[in-house]
Amino acid sequence: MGQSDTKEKILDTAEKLFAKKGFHSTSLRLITKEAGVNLAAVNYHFGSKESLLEAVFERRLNPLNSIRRKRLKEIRDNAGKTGTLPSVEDVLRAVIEPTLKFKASGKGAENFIALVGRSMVEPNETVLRIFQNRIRPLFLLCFEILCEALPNMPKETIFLKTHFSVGAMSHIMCERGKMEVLPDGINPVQDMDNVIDLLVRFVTAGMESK
Amino acid sequence: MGQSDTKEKILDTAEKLFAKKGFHSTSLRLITKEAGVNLAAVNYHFGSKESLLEAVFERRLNPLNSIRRKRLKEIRDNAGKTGTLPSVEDVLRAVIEPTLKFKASGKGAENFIALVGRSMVEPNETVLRIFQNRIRPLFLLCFEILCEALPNMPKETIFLKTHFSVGAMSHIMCERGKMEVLPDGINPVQDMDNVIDLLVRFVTAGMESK
DNA sequence: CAATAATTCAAACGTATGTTTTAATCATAC
DNA sequence: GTATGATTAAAACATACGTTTGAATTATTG
Repeated sequence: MGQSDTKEKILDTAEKLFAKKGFHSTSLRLITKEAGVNLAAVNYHFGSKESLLEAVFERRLNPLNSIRRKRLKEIRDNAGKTGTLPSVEDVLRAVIEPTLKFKASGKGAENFIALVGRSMVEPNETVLRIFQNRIRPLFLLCFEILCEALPNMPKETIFLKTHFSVGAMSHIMCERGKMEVLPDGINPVQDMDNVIDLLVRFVTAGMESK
Repeated sequence: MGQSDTKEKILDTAEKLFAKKGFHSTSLRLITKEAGVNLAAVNYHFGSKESLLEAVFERRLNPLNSIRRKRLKEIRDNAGKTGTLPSVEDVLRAVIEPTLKFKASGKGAENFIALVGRSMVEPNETVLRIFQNRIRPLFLLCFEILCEALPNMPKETIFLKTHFSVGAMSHIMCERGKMEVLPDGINPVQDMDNVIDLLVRFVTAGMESK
């Protein structure tokens, strides 16, 4: 262990529990017990519970946002070079695909995606502020390019529809799309590529609808 | 006051605060203080904080669910009588319209709709269980009729898309679609009828998409 | 090896929570 | 008007929380 794996153990466990139970309902005692570290370690390494949450976001959201921003800018640049409008589907896929594929990117990433989905509708002001500060720039960039892709649609309409899309995506991200049982032998398990394609086509059709 | 308006005052205040801050983050002391009643009144009238939440749901969700169920059944009956397929847009509108119009139905209803939207993605197991027990039958009914409306689409696909639609609707219901500021003079305030129409057309286009 | 810094640990602190208790107050019926 | 039941009130209860403390331990450095 280079320095100490205590910080990593705390981050992994906090990520999992915040995603599963929410920020407020997850105590530091539960996190540290499950991580096998001392209670005081959180305040020693991170300063506070709030700062721990920030660190959880920081660790994964920075790389993920880089990918999404890069793909969005590529689309915009490409449209600029060819003198064509960006494709609505390309824009939406540039956000959705890396986000949902991130789930399969490594241990714990799945927990993180659920946490992000949950944070999008989080009532707690602390969580909301921390999260929105890190996500708003990307949301606005996406919104701007959608406006370029749909020059004849009122921006207020595009704004609302972007939020519809965010809602659809975040709902799937939290995996609350279960509602437990399904009747007559429906198998809700679908591979992620299928879910991604369905979601992209769903929000694209919605975004382009009259 | 026929019996006592203490119960009503508690219900109104709890509804507002649960919607704004979440279940776990809202203390009985805050509720009772803001309602102007004694702390012990909650446990006297409702038994526990959990039962208070159930009562908050009970009071408004029963009438709302009746309306939505009635409209859904009318659509199914009508299709049966005329020998035609139900219209996807009609089905989705039957759920969305009463829900969002409910906001303007009376004082406090707005808070309730935000609470419902939030509860759909609530991490807390208590809240989730209480809420899902009251909403699942309607979800399944809606899903069934959508399957009738789209006989050639795989049910797994319809199931996923129904959840996309729930996500889009709940995200708007929580009014988290703000993200605070918007650039270059976008006015996010739109009248509810406009939002309803946009959302219905959005999810209809998504639901019918290939 | 000695000394200094970083980390871990058990314990306690202060505060906030949901709930319960017990007495006081109010409304109602005889 | 008095007795009975429903409601309110203040206080205390037990528990859980985030945080802090100070000593013990471990790692690093000269």
